[in-house]
Amino acid sequence: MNAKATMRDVARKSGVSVATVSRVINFPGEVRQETVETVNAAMRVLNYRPNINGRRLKAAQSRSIGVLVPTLSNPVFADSVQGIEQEARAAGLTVLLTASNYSAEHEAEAVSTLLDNRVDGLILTVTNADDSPVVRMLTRENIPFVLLYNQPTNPDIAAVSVDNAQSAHDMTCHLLAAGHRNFAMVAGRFSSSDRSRQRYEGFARALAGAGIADAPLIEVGFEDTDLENVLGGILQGEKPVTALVCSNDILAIAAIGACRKLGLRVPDDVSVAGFDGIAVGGLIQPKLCSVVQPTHEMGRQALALLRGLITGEAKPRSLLLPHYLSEGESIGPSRLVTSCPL
Amino acid sequence: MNAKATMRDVARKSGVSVATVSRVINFPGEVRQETVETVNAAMRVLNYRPNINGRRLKAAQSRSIGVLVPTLSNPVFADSVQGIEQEARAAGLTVLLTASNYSAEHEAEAVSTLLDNRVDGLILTVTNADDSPVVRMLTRENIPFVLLYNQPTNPDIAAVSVDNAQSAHDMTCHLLAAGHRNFAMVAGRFSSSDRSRQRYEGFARALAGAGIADAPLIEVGFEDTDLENVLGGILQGEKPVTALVCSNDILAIAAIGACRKLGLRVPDDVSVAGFDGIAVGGLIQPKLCSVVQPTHEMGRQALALLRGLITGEAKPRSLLLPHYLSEGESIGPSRLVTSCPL
DNA sequence: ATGAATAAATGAAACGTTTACATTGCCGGA
DNA sequence: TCCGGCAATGTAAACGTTTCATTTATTCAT
Repeated sequence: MNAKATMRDVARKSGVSVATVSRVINFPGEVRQETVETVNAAMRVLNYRPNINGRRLKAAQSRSIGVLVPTLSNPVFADSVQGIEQEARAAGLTVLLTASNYSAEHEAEAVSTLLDNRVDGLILTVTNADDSPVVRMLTRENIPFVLLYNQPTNPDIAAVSVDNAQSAHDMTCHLLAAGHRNFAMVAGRFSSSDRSRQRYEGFARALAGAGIADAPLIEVGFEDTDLENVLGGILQGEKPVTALVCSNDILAIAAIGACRKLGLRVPDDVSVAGFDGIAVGGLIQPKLCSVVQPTHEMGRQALALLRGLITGEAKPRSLLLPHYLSEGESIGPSRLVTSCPL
Repeated sequence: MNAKATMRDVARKSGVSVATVSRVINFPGEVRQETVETVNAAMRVLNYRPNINGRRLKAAQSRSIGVLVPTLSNPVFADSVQGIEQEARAAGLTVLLTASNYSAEHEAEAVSTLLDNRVDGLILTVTNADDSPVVRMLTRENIPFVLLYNQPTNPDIAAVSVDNAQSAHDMTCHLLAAGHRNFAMVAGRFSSSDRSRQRYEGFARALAGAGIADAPLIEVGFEDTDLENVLGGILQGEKPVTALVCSNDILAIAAIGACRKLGLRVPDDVSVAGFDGIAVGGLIQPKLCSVVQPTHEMGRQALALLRGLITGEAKPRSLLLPHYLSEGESIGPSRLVTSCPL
């Protein structure tokens, strides 16, 4: 008995045609003031709610967008989704959300579902932007989309990210400047994250520039938070690593925990750097030194760009947003440099 | 030229009627095998994708659900949304996501938008389940919904949560058993979160049971992470608080940071307890002792219940899921009890 | 051979909108 | 008085499905 009032009912009740009711809803200016009021009254008493499916069927536009992220468990994604959602709400767009769990296979399925829902466009983070069936498919079918966090090589693909390699390079230089010479990188699986790989490249390039060649790379799964075993080897050998660069903050926080369990102090014995700039990084002890990405803003910008693509007012382009290094206490001078009292 | 193939086109191409095409899609069993194949072939070459809006218009069912949480910035919500999404995906449901930023006003708007989208049901966390215009409206209009995290007094409202008061009671007893007598609670604004209030009640009840009456309550905003000033007073007076119970983990982590800045060690000088059991709590130093909620599972159960309500197979009911105290190092014996070497 | 029963496919009417086009009534200018 | 023009409203045809009631083709018992 509820929620079933249709435009016909409203029309009948207010003694006008459905066309007029439609006009009252969409172009109230074209209808006599008095009629507008009558119709509005009728809508109110009937508790009328336009059926968006009828509307969408006719309009061939859904005013909704799809969002695909690897996971919501990492705040870096949750935050930008928050940004997207806020901006979308303000623009009267509905957000359809899905997660891929870092799986390329799930990605394809998820996007397919989103397209079944006839979203007007997509914002997504894929495992590998430069070789993605999903990206190819969307391009081929001419569906507006914006990559988020991914930094594709092809400049004609719309994307919003920071410069991953450059920022990792910056962070590594920062550590070099602090006197560190023995590095290692803890990175999320390259096969699951092109960002991780790009950050490693920046890291390696910075080290190469300083004449350091043999920094170990430790790839871990994204669900891996027990780093004690995996880090023991490199932190305690005869030439122990003093600077640990991590490809994201979650890993960095886990790494700090692992160091502690191994009896090492951070940053006195080993410095740890993160990536992302998630909020908890600033709350923990020691405060995490990280490459900060403007997550919220990235979400907003991605949505703004997507809107442009949808209306046709914008062309696809790659947006690199500025990053910066947070002041954190997880990085200190290398003990190999400072501790020479022997 | 793309994505525009309609059922008509498929029908024409394969030399059958639209009705047959429709059956091939929905009830392939009722169609001759050979025809099925012809039609499927046609769909493939035309790159046909059923128009969900046409379908929804006819079916008066959207196979989508709305999700409303206060924010995605708190992992406790992000995690359960993750759980909901996963389960929804498995059930072939689409998730429409919105956030209220802890504002009752936004809640109403957001739900209205969700209803405009004709979702089949809703999962939501409201500021105050016992006095919510949104809850009343949904009940009145007979729209299937499940509260998540909220623990309403009325048992006829579908909800999935832990027992907030009881769990806070448990945690407080745990601290009492450790010898603590000087308590304070740091809680999110009651006006923004009924959970916060319920947890305070459990806290206060436990203290009353132990004959302690004067524990200060410190209400803070949910965006507030700088607790140094606000905690200075109670932690450093002549009768300093030794046990700090926080209404969520984010606050607890911030509180630990504040204690440190004030020169206090956790847990040696002051014990800090959290609520929620978010993942980072286990990664930081000291490991956070917290009331763990099964966030992911709560999301899944909420969805399961909602599905029941939608199909009519289930009646609304309040589900209390089990909580437990995590083993954390942020809680120690009261120094007022143990440090009596004088 | 005939007709009844069954299987396979079709035709056409919804579903609730939007919108191009047609109609009505009214006004002012000639 | 008549007519062109404008404002306000109405009519009806889409939009792409699903589905009920039919039709057509096939099989089988008699």
